[in-house]
Amino acid sequence: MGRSPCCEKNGVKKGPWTPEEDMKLIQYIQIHGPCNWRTLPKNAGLQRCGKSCRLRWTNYLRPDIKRGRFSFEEEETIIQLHSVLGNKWSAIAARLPGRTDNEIKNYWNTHIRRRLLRNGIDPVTHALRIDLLDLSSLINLPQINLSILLRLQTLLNPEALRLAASLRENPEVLLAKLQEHQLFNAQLQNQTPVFQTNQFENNFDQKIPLCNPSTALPAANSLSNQSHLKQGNMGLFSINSENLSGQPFQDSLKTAFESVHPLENFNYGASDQIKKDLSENQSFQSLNSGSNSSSHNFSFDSVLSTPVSSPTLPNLSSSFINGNTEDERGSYCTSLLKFEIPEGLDFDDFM
DNA sequence: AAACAGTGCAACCGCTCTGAC
DNA sequence: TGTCAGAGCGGTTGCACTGTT
Repeated sequence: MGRSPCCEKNGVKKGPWTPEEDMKLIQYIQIHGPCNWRTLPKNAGLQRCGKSCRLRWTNYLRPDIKRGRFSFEEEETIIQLHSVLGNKWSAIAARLPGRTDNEIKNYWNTHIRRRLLRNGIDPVTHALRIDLLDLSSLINLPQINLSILLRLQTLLNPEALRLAASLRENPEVLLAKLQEHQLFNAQLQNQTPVFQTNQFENNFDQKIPLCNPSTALPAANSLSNQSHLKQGNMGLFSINSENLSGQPFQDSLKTAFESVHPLENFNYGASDQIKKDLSENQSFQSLNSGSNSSSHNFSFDSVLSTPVSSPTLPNLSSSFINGNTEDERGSYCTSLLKFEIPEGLDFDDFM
């Protein structure tokens, strides 16, 4: 049987609404309120179906609708809420006064999603994805010339990328290992909100960023004894202690990480096991303790782990995507590699 | 100046879910 | 328990506008 159609197809107008139709709808709702959409068109003298009237009212004619361009704050809110709520546009819209779910959805699909992809962030997981990053956009950066960029590729560990992809396709392996390690329970007390096991089960894909070392590393250790995975593998970046032991480069890394993750907002959740694993790595020890000239309160805990709970994930994408200017918004992700290269630095010393 | 491609957005479609009856 | 209306969602379409060739 099924449900009867919401409107008769014959004689029902479609397409853009005219000002006259808008006026009829507004006047009717002002008198009777937005109720019984099925009978509303007939009573209001409209050749529209009830659903069309409802959508026109909720998405355009409602008096509390805010028109115009999304503000900086609104955009950031959308990104953060999306990382928590996913494609629940109505839930997002409920937290953005004056904006409709349809408007937010359109804005996401036409602006934010495209920008995230262009800058190497997965719009579903909000995780940094080097494989999505449009590296060509980096070439024009004044801070990075092509030769430096080409050398940076030695930092990208294709095996780590493959591992991440493998974990992504076999989440049960990671889940089992996480439970075994009690990774996100006791150690994360007094830190950022802890995600629950059922978050993995229900929506694993949205909760595990590919480049999250605190999740990838223990699973990696369980899957393999490959030494390079224990040697300070930061998810996507494999740092060679010999390459990066130079003081200027350490400072540059600190600057870069601090610019991405302000310390006051960064609560780190690495387990003791992870910290132990990583502290055994010479390069990390070097990086953590090597700077005696820096005034930054730089703890390597901040590099070991990005927060694992979803509310912290937007820190990555939203802090990247939003700049003070329109141009900066479009280049947020490139800031990740916007190390301040000291003048006179000879990269051959590090590569 | 005209043709074309790209972009943004309102609106629609088909479907599912939820709650009331 | 089944039906119905409303709401919500993902995907898509159509059109106006803008930039490029």
